[in-house]
Amino acid sequence: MLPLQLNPRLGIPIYRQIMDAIRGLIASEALKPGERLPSLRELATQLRINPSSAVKAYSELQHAGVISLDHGRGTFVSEKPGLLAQSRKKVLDQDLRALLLKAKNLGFSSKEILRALTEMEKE
Amino acid sequence: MLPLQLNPRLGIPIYRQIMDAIRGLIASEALKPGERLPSLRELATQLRINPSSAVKAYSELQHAGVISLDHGRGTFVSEKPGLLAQSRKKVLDQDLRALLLKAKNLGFSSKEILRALTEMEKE
Amino acid sequence: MLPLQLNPRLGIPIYRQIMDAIRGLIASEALKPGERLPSLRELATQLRINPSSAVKAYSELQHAGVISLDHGRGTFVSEKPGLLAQSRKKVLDQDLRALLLKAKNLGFSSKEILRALTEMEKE
Amino acid sequence: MLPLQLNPRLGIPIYRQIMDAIRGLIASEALKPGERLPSLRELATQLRINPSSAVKAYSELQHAGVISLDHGRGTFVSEKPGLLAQSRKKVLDQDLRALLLKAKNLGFSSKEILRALTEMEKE
DNA sequence: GTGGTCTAGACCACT
DNA sequence: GTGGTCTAGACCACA
Repeated sequence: MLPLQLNPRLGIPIYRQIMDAIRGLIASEALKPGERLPSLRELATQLRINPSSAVKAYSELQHAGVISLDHGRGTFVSEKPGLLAQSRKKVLDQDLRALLLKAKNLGFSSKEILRALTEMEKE
Repeated sequence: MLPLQLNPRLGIPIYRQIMDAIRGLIASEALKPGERLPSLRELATQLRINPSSAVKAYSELQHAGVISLDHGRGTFVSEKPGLLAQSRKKVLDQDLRALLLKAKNLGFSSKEILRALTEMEKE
Repeated sequence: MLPLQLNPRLGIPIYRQIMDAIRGLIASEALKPGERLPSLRELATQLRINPSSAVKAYSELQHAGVISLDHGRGTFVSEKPGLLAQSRKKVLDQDLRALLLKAKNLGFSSKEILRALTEMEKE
Repeated sequence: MLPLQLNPRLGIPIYRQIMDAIRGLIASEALKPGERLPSLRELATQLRINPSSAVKAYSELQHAGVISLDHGRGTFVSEKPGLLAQSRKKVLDQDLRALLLKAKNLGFSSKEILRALTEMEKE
């Protein structure tokens, strides 16, 4: 059973939250290359989500090369940890860039953004 | 003519990009309380968008208390700068919160996030 | 100079507020049959409103038979006080009916409406 | 299927009629907290209106905290009945205030208004 | 001229 | 299936 918590209210799509968490678990080596992931049905039941969301999450992770779906056998962590590190950083950078752009459109200075972020982490 | 550019590729709804930009212009005092904004038709023409999208952007800003729509007269920056500060901070905080959650799901530590952010700003 | 106050914020169109007030002034005999009303230009200047609003108000009152516009001479209170009493009551009744309908759609009982109204008048 | 009828002649926007009716249904407990509302398409089909009008009605109710729209899942009555009571009262009060102002401009006394209202309800 | 509402319909994102 | 965004355009109400 994956240590995976979802927050349906935050406006982040369920399937993305799953993707992020699985990437995180692999990065922290809670999930290791070659290890088997829960079946789509298990995942959906465990998280009480719509199976389609599980399907979408796995499918996107597969496209990103993070996991591989073996029809009839199961789902496994991909053997390419290097790729993962790259993709994980890419995801973060892309999000950061989007945030910065938006914050600057809103008229916030770099300092203000940093300050807000550090304060938020104290909570 | 408002200094306002849209980026249709970013996946951010047009009306939100407009909202952010206007909030930013007010925050930077390029638009001052009581000042008149472009009419819905002007805005739509200028940005080459459908009038409905302009309506949506203005209407949401009105809900947020940032501007006021006067039927038959025009659209004006609200006289209450406090409300703007509030709504602007809310937007930033919400985005930051979403980013933090995602980053932590991805297994990034607070330090890593801050470092990535500060490096990105040097560019 | 007419004792006439407008409230542009209440959501009631300016021209209607003018219409109501003039009907009221006639009903209370502050304006008498045959008496001359301010010119459109005077009215607009005095109330600091757009001339179109004044035009619209007078024009609607003329259609209702309350006043008469004599081209080149001026605007005068109509000679038919009976008609006024009727139209005045009609306007109120129509508004009351609309209010009742809406309030009942909202699920308010007659008692609740009456109570809210009496409380509001104490203010 | 919601017991919901529209009156296109009344001059009240369709989306507001929908809002009022839904607030009323919740207030009368015909709709309970957490209960699912018809989908936007269902509502539009049922009332023979354009989907956009349905979207507007639901979206405004969401802003008022009365319902919540869950992307991909459906629309649900908000769990916070307090907010409904608040928003419902606000709507009534605003309408009453407008009516009172108008009636007083027309020269009606409080007594006259109350009398007209009570008589109308006897019908 | 201004804002406000509405239709008819498309396409996208999420579950 | 669900909600969310957008286009193209019409018509109305208000100043």
